[in-house]
Amino acid sequence: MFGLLDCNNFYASCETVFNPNLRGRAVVVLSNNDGCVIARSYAAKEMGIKMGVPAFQIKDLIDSGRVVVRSSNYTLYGDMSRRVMQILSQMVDDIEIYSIDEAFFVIPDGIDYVDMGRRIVDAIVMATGIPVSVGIAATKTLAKMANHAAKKYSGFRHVCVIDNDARRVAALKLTPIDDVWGIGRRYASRLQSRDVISAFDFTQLPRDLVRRIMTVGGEKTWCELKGISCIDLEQVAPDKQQICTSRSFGVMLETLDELNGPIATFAARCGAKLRRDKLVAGTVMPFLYTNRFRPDLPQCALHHVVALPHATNDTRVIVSAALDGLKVIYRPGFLYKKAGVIMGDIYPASRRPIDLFSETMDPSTDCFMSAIDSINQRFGPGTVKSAAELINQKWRPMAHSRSPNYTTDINDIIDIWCRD
DNA sequence: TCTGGGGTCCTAGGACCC
DNA sequence: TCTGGGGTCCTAGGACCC
Repeated sequence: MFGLLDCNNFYASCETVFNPNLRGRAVVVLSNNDGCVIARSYAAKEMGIKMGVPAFQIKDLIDSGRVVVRSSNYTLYGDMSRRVMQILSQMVDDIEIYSIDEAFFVIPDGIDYVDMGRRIVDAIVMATGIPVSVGIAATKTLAKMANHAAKKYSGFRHVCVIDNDARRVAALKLTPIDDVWGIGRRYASRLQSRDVISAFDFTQLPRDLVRRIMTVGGEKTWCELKGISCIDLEQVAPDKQQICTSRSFGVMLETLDELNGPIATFAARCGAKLRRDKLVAGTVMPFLYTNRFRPDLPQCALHHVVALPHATNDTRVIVSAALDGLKVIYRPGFLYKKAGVIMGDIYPASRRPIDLFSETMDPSTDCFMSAIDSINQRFGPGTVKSAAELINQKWRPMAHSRSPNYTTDINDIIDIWCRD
């Protein structure tokens, strides 16, 4: 049987753990640049605040104090996630960390599933303060559905098990088609136009029709909902095929000179990510977007792939190539709102392809970059950086209400006040 | 005035190979 | 009037996930 652990309102819950006065209040966490809502506490959901709404649309609620707002703090959430996953991995044998707040796991057939789920929920709340829910079923897609139900219906007390056909059918009938894992907005509306309203309706379609309109992915979902498992647990994350760093700017940028700083910064960040994962990349692609929410302004989307002289994770090579690419794509006369860098043609560093005709790799490169990584790890990100990253700073995204890094920075450690 | 970031997979079609 | 068969690789576009 598959289990799915999912943290409830994860980012909002992380904020609440360290600010108990937020308990029961409407809390929302905003995306980068304080753009839109990406997490909501229960009270915020009850107020009708939808996922993804732009922050300015709920400005009145925030200004009046009815909603507490936080900028996102991925350092904090990442560390809390690590703690949650650690507790879970101590309690089950096989675990797949699926996202920052979710993990699949396998539990042996025949045990008391509800009891097992309950013990996991209790242990994680006890150790981290993060509320979680568990769904258990014969396939990953059904476990997802069970988890959904565990959150939606308080009677389950955060643990829902689908372990027989009657329960499976009941769950399918209660689940709207657009709540099924693997069926997004596009497919949902196409299915709805064929009178497929619930997950159960979907399972009644002929298999070859599903295959035709939704290709193999849809067919897998169809099988999984019928209880036939075809999506396995992935305990080892496959190597990444691309690594991307991108941001919306706090202000719009116009000149090539202004764009050098952010592109260099994103390229350097990509280099650090490659080294963290022990990977090298063969291509670097800078890209630029204008502001798509300002149709009154001229629009463009530009990108260019630069082949690196050899596959590398050396920030100096990557930054320089990214800035070369930027020169190629840059067009004057536009106001740019977002940019990024995507690394492609990625290999494990241990299998780095060597160019037959170029010089062999300079062995000092690895030492140099790991020295920089150690310094930045010890004294904080950005302690040592390339000069190009400093060219201008006005693009920096906004983050007006970021919480301290309570669990990862000794300077931010929480104060505890004792009343007399 | 203000609207996120980082990924994956599948398919069709074209270029190219022998 | 007549013009093969079998295959790979790459890219763009569309779908999905959190």
